Amino acid sequence: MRISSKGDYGLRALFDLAQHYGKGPVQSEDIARRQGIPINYLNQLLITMRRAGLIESLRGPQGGHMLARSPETITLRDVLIALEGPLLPGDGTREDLVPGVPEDHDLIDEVWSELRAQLEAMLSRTTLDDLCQRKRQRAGSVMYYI
Amino acid sequence: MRISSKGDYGLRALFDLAQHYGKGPVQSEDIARRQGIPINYLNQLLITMRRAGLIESLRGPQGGHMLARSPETITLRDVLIALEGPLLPGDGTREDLVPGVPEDHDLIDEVWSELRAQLEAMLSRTTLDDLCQRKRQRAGSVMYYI
DNA sequence: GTATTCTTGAGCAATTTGCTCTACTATGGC
DNA sequence: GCCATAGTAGAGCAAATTGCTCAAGAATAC
Repeated sequence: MRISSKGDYGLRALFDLAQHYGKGPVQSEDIARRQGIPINYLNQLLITMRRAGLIESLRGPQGGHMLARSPETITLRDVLIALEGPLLPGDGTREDLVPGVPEDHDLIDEVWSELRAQLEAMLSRTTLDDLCQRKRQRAGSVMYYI
Repeated sequence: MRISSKGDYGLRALFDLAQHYGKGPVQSEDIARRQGIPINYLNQLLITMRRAGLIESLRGPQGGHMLARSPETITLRDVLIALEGPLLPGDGTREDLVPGVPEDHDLIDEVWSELRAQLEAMLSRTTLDDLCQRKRQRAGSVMYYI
């Protein structure tokens, strides 16, 4: 039930891309520098996210990465599932375990399943665009102090 | 963001204990047999849960394990935190990572933090007693078919 | 005191994490 | 066509975690 650095790094990278949405490709080196992610590791995560259909990449000079869809259609759920895999038991993760008393086993399985549905719903409520708006709001409120 | 077999096994074991609540100690071997958990592994998990204050154990003949509190005061959150550790970044898990741009880093940290609060609230809504009631209801509804 | 039951800790193979490095491929510009 | 720039692919690797087993010890009821 923990999120590894993949999810953390991946969200940071996508957030970076979201802030450059519509302004052409962003190079992985720039993302790595801005977000403090080891470049070689980031490249791996970017490939994973491209395969998950979250970003598109262009090679060659002036190449780079960009969101495959607009920031308001990419949710935390998309990011975490792409990078961390299935979220909870009940999606194939625990089918290997010995069942035990069937009534109890089925009941626990249902608990995980319902929990997963709730969790995914929760994660689906936050989009990359929400994060961008929050950052803009915050920058705005800081202005009052000047 | 996944739950390992620890959480799954642990919940099954506690659910077993909840069904025997108030009827004296239950031996780990019985739990293992009923719930399909490898005995040696279960013993480890039971120790972890005892240290977390979820169960109490008695040694010697007729010894065994029992819930330390009543089933309606033990939630899924308690079980998962005891066995799987901290649930999401924002509780010390990700402090090792290089920050990057401070505004972005802080914002992402907040996202994890809020998410964790929501998740824990979600997990706190289900108690061991809820599971027992569900099982009883189900057994009751099965009766109608007979 | 002896059988029973939990406790502690070592050990271990397999998998995952968090990287690095090298080689390769695609593309734009000269 | 050549070359610099970027992404792509995959091997490799140390450290941590998972999912167990096993042996020795300690407490307790009878």
